[in-house]
Order: sequence, then C-alpha cells, then structure tokens
Amino acid sequence: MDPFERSYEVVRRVKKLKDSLHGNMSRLFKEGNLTGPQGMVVGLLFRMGPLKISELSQQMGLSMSTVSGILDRLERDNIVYREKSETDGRVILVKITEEFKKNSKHSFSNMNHRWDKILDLATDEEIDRILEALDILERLVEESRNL
Amino acid sequence: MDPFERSYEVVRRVKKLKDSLHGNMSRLFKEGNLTGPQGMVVGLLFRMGPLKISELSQQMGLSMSTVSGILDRLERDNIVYREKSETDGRVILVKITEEFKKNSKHSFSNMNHRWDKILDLATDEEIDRILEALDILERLVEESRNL
DNA sequence: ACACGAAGCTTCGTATGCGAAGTATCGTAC
DNA sequence: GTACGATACTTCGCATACGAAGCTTCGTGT
Repeated sequence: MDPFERSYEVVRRVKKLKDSLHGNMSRLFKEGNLTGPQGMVVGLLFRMGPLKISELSQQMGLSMSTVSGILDRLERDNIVYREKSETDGRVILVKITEEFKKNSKHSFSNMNHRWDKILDLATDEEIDRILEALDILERLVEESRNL
Repeated sequence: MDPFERSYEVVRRVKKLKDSLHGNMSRLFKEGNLTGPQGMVVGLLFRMGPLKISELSQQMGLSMSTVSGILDRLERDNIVYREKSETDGRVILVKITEEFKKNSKHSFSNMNHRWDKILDLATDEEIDRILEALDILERLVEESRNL
C-alpha cells in the first residue's frame, strides 16, 4: 500500500469508527427522542448533577457555542433549563427538568447501562491494545503537525 | 475505571483522534482556502481524474446529499464543475476547472505530499498495531449493536 | 469609585452531515 | 412502446460543529 492509500485508509477507518460509536449512541438514545449529543448532555447531567456550560463543553470535547445550540433545543423541548448562578453572574447552570427526570429517569439509566456494556465485550487485554494504538495514532498526528 | 468511564474515555479519545486528523487535514488545505472535505474532494479528483458523485461519496464515506452540498460550494468558487455523462443521463461527472488546475496544481500536490508523510512517521509494526486495534474496536461496536 | 482586561455565554455566519422526499433517466418486463 | 421498479442526484429540513464578534459580569489595579 503506498503512503497515500495508507493514510486515507487509516483516516477512513477512524472516521468509520467514530461514526459507528456515534450511531450506536444515537440509536440508544433515539428511544427517548434524543440525538447523540443531546443524550450525552442529559447523561452527564444525570450522572454528575447540574453543570456549567463550560464544564459540559469540556466533558464533551465541543466548543461552547456548539453546546449552547444543543441546549437551546433541549430547553425548547422542556428537557433541561438554564439557571443563572447566584455566586457568579457569568455562570449558567444547566439542570434537568423535574418533568423529564420523573418520566425518563428509569428508561434513561437503562440506556446508559446498555451503553456501558459496549466495551464490556472486550477483554482487558483488548482494551489495553486499543488504548495503546490510540496513543500511537495520537502521537503520530501530533508529531506530524510540525511538518 | 468503571465501565461508564471506560466507555466515555474511548469515545472521547476516538473523537479527539478524528478531530486531530480532520484538523490536520484542514490546516493543510487552508493554504488553498479549502476546508477539509473540500480538499479531500479536490485531492481525489487530482489523483483519480473525473469521478461520479456516487464514487466521491463512497470514497469519502459520506452520503450523496452531503457530497452534493460540498460540490455546490466548490462549484460556486469555480474550483470544480459538474458535467452530465454522455453515456448515462443520470450520472454526473465532477471535474476540476482548468483555472484551478493551472493555479493550484503545484501547491496542491505539495499539500498532498505532506499529508502522505503523516503516517510515514510510523513504523510498519506500529501501523499493524493500529489497524489491529481499529479492527477490535470495530468488531466491538458491531457486536454491541445487538444488545 | 472606576477603568479595563479576563472570563463565561450567546449570537451570527458558514460548512458539514444525515435521511426522507422529489426528479430525471435507465432497464426491463410485458 | 410503455408501464414500472431501480438508479443517480438534488432538495429540504434539521442538528451538529466551529470561530469571530458581541454582551455581561467579575477581578484587579489604581
């Protein structure tokens, strides 16, 4: 395989992998009429309690402006709401509405549980190999930035 | 690490990796005022000659509707153009404009060359480990679809 | 007190990205 | 030769996604 093909092959596979993970997540959350990112927000809030926008942004690896848009739609559908922090007027705390909490806590934790299972299918050794390979790839991409 | 953390860790890392690759590509192409996907289209056309929309779609792992939009913008900027196939009226052939070819062929092949180099930094053994890990992950995601 | 940079969000413009529905053309069965 | 399913694209509606610019609030220095 020449370098061109090899590079594209890896990029394609990484993309496909990310798509599969994303698609998997989306499919899980779809039962609750949530998209992947929306489900991730709600999952984080269920698990960690109220979060700042910046914390959500950091946890999800997305820019604040993107998170802001996702929250707009979640708020529109009455799933979460924004609340100004009392201690710092700049900060917005995102919380799950009581209504959604009441209606969806059970089914949602169920979804999350199934999501957790995804990697349970792997042996510890396989997990190690995966993380190692991700390390290598990350390093390569990092190094290549200086070419 | 509990299962939740482990799953999210892998997802985050895969996403970060895909972002790095994508960002790297975008940075390279930015010199020619092209976004990542746009650069990929032009790169494929330079390398393989005129292509059908469906072929581009398949090569890039994107839906036809997405490719169609990318082509709209490339056409707007006079970088590529659509041409109806003579043998099959349904088929559209995408070609690079002479203008862009003349102005950008050199710098573009330069970009592509640097892109090729990204994985040259890896040893063959590392490449093998990467592809193996990607295999494992793909298999896991595939299997977990039936949970 | 007040000026002023920094921090936290939102808004805006643009580019992806997808699936569903629509359009045009091709092949084929009849 | 014509009806009709299949194929190749486009269009539409929506949800991400980002960076740049704007707004408000906080801290700090004076």
